[in-house]
Amino acid sequence: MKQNTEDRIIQAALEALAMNPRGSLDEIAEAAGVGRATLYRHFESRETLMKKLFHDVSVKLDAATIPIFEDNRLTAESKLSKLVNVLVPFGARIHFAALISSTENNPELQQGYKTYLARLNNLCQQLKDQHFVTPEISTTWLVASLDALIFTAWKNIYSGDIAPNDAPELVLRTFLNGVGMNEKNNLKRLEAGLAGV
Amino acid sequence: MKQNTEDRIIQAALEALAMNPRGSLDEIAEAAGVGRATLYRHFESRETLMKKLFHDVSVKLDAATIPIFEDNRLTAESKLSKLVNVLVPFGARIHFAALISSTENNPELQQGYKTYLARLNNLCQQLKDQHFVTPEISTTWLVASLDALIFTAWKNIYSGDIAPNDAPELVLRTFLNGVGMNEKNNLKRLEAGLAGV
DNA sequence: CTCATACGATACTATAATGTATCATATGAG
DNA sequence: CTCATATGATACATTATAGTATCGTATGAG
Repeated sequence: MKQNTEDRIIQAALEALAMNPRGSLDEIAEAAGVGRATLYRHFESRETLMKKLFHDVSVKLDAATIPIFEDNRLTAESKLSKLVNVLVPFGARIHFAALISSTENNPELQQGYKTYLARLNNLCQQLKDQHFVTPEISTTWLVASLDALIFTAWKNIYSGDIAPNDAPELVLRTFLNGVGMNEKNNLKRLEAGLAGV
Repeated sequence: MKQNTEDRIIQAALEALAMNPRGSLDEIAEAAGVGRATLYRHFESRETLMKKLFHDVSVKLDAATIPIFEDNRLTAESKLSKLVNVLVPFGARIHFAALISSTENNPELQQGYKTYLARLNNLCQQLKDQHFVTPEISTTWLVASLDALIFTAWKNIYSGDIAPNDAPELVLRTFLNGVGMNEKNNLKRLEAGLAGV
């Protein structure tokens, strides 16, 4: 079936490129379980495949996140939580977009990812405005670290090191509360300790 | 001067490959500000360059971290703090090692990075044993998320988005305490809130 | 069954990257 | 100054990957 094969190729390409960005079309085809000729039947060039990958990322990302971003009944906090739950499975896609964004200079391609980042940026700003996250930390860092944790979670799911169902909570918890034992006020203790070393 | 040129090439290669893993030797040479011929005078093949890069990563990583890992006067907490301070500037190197580790299947090459990861793993285990970080979270996740935050910090320094001097504290704080406002007990509030949505 | 369609396999060409060889020039040590 | 050495530039050879063309075959719709 046509659509099915294209989807399989797209999915395999995203995963293969996330793991090895130098991957050739041969490797992608093999990962997708199709011949290289078939890959060319669906995507006329590597460039075309890349564009489709971007398009796929944009469309799926929009479909999954816009309903959350734009649901006015939700607080910023629940938006964050829902987003993380939705985004963790997107790991390969987001990573691909971020990776290629930095290497491609076709602005049109980057548009989808850029607007996603802008929405995420906006949400982080809201979290700060509503005193849900500390205002001392730059929004840039909030977005970057959240993004990094989400992708890390996906990688660990992918490699079988953490359970898919555990991942979103792990990301949220690490992002918001950190992994330290809160009672001890780790950071302050640490800074105090360092002064004497 | 010979050594100087090699160092410049190695540094440029690590940074160029971290940003664009598909980068050609042409691009690497240009980034290093040398001709491609000069690059070949110092490294007989791309493969050789890769091996040197790995070697460079291993040696510098060992030199920087072993004194910390093995200093018995330090508590696990101060080891963590010192490590982060030392590792953030290593961003490109660590990322390179992690990236290529997954694509190369030469076990010899990966050795240096593997032992570094093992030491980091060991430290995280100590942090758990000493109740400095929560025991509920798998050591795998601790290592992975710490690694991710360190690399993210480096990227943001590199792109000019955060100040080099701010980065280590930002990583430590995010890792240990998260970015949430602690007083509010974000995560519990969030879980409670979600049940009703 | 019959036929259209998608596919795998394979052999081929084109292109981009890797790798080699050579020459002229800059530069620093003696 | 003189010479050894490192370099840039360039032209060339080799190899890997991208991309094309064509074959026979499986499979599902009618």
